[in-house]
Amino acid sequence: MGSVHVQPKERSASNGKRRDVHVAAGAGPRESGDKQTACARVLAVLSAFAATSGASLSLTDISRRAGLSLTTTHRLVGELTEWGALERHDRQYRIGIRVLELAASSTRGLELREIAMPYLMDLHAATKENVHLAVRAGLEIVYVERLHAPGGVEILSRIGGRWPLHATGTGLVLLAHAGYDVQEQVLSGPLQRFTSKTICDSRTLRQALAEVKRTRVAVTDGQITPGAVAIASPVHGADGEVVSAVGVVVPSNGFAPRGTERPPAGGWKQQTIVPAVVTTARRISRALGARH
Amino acid sequence: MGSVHVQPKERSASNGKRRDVHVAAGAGPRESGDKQTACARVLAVLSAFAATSGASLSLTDISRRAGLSLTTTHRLVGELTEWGALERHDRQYRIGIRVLELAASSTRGLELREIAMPYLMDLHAATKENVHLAVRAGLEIVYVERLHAPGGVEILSRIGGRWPLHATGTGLVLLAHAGYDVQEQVLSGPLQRFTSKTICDSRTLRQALAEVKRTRVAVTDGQITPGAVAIASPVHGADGEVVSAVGVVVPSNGFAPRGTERPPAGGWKQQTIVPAVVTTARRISRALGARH
DNA sequence: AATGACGATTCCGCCGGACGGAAAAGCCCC
DNA sequence: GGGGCTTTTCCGTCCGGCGGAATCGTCATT
Repeated sequence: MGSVHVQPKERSASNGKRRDVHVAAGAGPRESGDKQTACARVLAVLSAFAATSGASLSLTDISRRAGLSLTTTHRLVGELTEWGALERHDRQYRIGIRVLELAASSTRGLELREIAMPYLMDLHAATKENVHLAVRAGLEIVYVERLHAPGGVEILSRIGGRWPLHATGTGLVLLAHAGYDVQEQVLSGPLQRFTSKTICDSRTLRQALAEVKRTRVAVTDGQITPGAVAIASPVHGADGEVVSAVGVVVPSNGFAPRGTERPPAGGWKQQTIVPAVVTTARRISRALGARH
Repeated sequence: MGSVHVQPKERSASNGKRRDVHVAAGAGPRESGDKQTACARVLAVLSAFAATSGASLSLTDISRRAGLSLTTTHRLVGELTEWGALERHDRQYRIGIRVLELAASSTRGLELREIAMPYLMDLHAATKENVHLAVRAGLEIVYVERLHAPGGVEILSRIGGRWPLHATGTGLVLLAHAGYDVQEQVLSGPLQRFTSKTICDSRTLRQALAEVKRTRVAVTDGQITPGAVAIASPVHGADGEVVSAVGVVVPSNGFAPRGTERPPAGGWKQQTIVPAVVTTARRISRALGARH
């Protein structure tokens, strides 16, 4: 980095050779709470990869994104690579498969996925639509599994991807069964709008949540993608708590994407998909040990 | 530092208690390469979870497994939990879903899986057998995906799980297409035996590898589990390199587990499954951008 | 070939944060 | 209530992490 180079940003202003100045940088895209602890630096390196999907960064890229000096980055990346958290190809670094190994022992992640998979595949085979399995992480959902339907709508979802609770089918389900404090946090905060149909009013959202909790199924229309209907249902763990949600996303015209039969009265999705989703959720719950 | 502070000699001499004493101790259960760097300690904490599948540890458990003092563990676990790498429930810690988020941007991990998934599901639907997608990590394979067949054999495999190259179908494929040095390392090292049929002779293994490379398919019998035949084929990336392997495991009697038709002459698996696996591998290669 | 720009790597001295021990605070079971 | 165990906090020491600067390697331009 430029020794004499004058950075346009105020960053180098003082050049007080404190070893902490590097943090501020440009108010990084996400991580703002860097406490300059050694552990935080390691995590900052990993965060550099989480930020992007493209996931192939040079050492300098990592250094910039993590807000660390090149020297520090060099050393940390070296250690992480040796351990297997990163992989090096030429001059590009990527997340290593050892991370997958770790993720595999995540109870709410791949372990849950493992158990749910057969039922998700059945649901996918029956509907030919995008099938989702999601858990809640704070005020967002995280997709644990997604079975993609070639002709279906919305390829926005992605394993490990995060979305707001109020705008997704699975999110509504998880929010409806979440604790009071979680609901209040979402209801009191700003509700991001994606389409004209997105529920951004706390009153409406509150009603929707009550309805979802009562009927044990969420059916929403065009909350994120116009013309896409989301249908979701809760999955219970062994202790009865809602641990996850299963959902599908179908075109709102009610037809299956790969033209099958014509929809019956009331719409194909209403007649078939809703019960299918509910049944799938129940089967997974049972497989998890829920007494039902 | 106490520049002016004059340390009484005997003091520093007597207590030679360098802060590293804890490491060596009793030749820790696993990790021996701890270099007592801060980064290594963070990774040691994570390794504590990778060691077990059960994946639910108390603070003291983590401390023991990682070979760190309780104080250090307490602080690191706190930071990791705040970041999302760990999740706390009551007094038990688990791997957090943020790790899944990281793993999702692993090119050789979930990204590969994402692309391959439709073809794997087709193969699974056609064969009703255990379907595997694996990559090579050093001298082992790591399963990136596994579609489980309820009636099938071998539930030993597991996403993120590791197995030797010489004893698995996908491993043979990956080894056959690996570099010379990798092959020599395996051939010169001890070859772990699982069954009486496991190839543990370097001569035989060398021949098998040549055959696999020539035919572009591996068919092995009872290498790990008696009565289980593994069939695997290589997947090529955009640059033509072998990046992965697809495989299925079927009972050696040649019947599909869920009694379908009787096997044709030569065995059902030979007639149907081998071409199916090869075709699947080719389709995935094409989806990855292999010109072929 | 010389030059310049950029990234990766190594070296080095300083110092502040990480470390372990000790003690306190919970927690549970007998 | 006491004893054993785990978790949490406090604190002084000190050593390993830190950034800067220098070096090496690799391209692209002239």
